[in-house]
Amino acid sequence: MTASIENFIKAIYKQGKLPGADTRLSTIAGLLNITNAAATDMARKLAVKELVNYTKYKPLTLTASGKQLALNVIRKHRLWESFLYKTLKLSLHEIHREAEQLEHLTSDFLADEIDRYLGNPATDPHGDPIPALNGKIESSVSHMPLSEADSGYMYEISRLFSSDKDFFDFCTSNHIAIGSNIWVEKQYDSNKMTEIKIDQNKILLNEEFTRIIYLRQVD
Amino acid sequence: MTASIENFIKAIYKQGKLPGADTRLSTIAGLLNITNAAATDMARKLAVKELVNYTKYKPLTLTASGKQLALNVIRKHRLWESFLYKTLKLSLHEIHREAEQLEHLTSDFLADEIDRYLGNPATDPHGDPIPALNGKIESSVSHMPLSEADSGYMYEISRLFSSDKDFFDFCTSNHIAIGSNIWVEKQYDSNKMTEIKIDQNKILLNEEFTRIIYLRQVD
DNA sequence: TTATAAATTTAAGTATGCTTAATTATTATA
DNA sequence: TATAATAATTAAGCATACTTAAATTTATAA
Repeated sequence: MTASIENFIKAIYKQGKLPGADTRLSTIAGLLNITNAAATDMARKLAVKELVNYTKYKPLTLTASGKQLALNVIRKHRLWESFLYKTLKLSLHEIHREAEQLEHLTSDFLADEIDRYLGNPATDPHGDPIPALNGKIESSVSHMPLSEADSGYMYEISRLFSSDKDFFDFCTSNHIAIGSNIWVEKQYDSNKMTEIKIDQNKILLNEEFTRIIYLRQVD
Repeated sequence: MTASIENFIKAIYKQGKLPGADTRLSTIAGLLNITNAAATDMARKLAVKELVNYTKYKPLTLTASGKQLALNVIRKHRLWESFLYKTLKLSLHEIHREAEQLEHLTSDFLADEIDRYLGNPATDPHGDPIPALNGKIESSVSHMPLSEADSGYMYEISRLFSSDKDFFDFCTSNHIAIGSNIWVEKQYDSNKMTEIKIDQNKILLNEEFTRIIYLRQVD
């Protein structure tokens, strides 16, 4: 499997998991920065390999083995993130950027060794679940996006679901990190903003951020 | 730079360092398992990029920037070997195999971070010198291949210059490792074999091995 | 429902990195 | 020094992963 194929499959998988679940060809092409024509080519090629279900003009979906491949690549990505975070103490943005490359040239053997070294972690430093070898992935039942949290409660940050440098920079400078406690002050229904208190500071977050910060209820 | 280009440049560099220094096109092609035709193509292409000096029918040599590129890839390779050896405790063969892949997708940033983590090591676990960022590489003046060692002296093993699994398996089962002390019992000039004593065991080595085991004299 | 906009596909073309087969140049040797 | 063996090159072709441009299909909205 080439990096192009792995990224194509991964994009379909990730997109399919999102609320909107928009896996139209042009959306995938857009994510990968290739033309629709190139995406059509790739979709047809991967249909032959039985990794993608492809029907002309229809959204793309993965076959069972396509999904398995996606999970394997995501597993390697998140293991690398965890490994580089623990050993080299790189930032959340840096580990993502490097793992994005390394995931494609990592043998199953090496992934297992990293997994063993880390003690089979359930999540990576962003709080994203690490798929197991058999493709099982924790669904993390008990957490929700900040946008859906109730005001007047204390929560623990359990996931920062992003790969955007600006977002991570914002998190760093505002002490928003996995494991930190935050108080949800108020949900503004009209403009979808959320007011939180963290380390005595009040912060007003817009929906773009409250939908990618995940929380677990405390006590 | 693609992996193909990096491996091509690396092969010329490594071959040029060897005693025979045979950098003929067919030799490079053979090392990379590609046809002479493919190597000719690549040589011409890299000449345009000013990485390789290419004159028809002449041995291949590297330009200054070609050499710089080779050293950068070798640096990444040896840093990865050192890193995986230290953290994951992989074998000499395993670290080579994995580094062979990872070297091509490693940013300069990540290489520096690994270097920093390891404390700027001078050599990798095989005893091979790690090129510095500026391309400087330790020439390790004070060591020599076992084939050239004098009998009747004690030496310390300083380098195992190979990437062959069988060789490393042999080393492991005979306690031949970097830092071990060996006694050179006798050099057989006729058949180029060498008799050594290590951990009370006498071993007779043929030239294939004595030319890749390097030694440093002990007091 | 029909025009129009948006999405998708098809067709033709490009660069990379290979292949095989045929040709040409170099080298070694008798 | 001619010749045979070896090495290298050229030519033609292939798969991958893209591109642009044109044609077609599907969705949307008047």
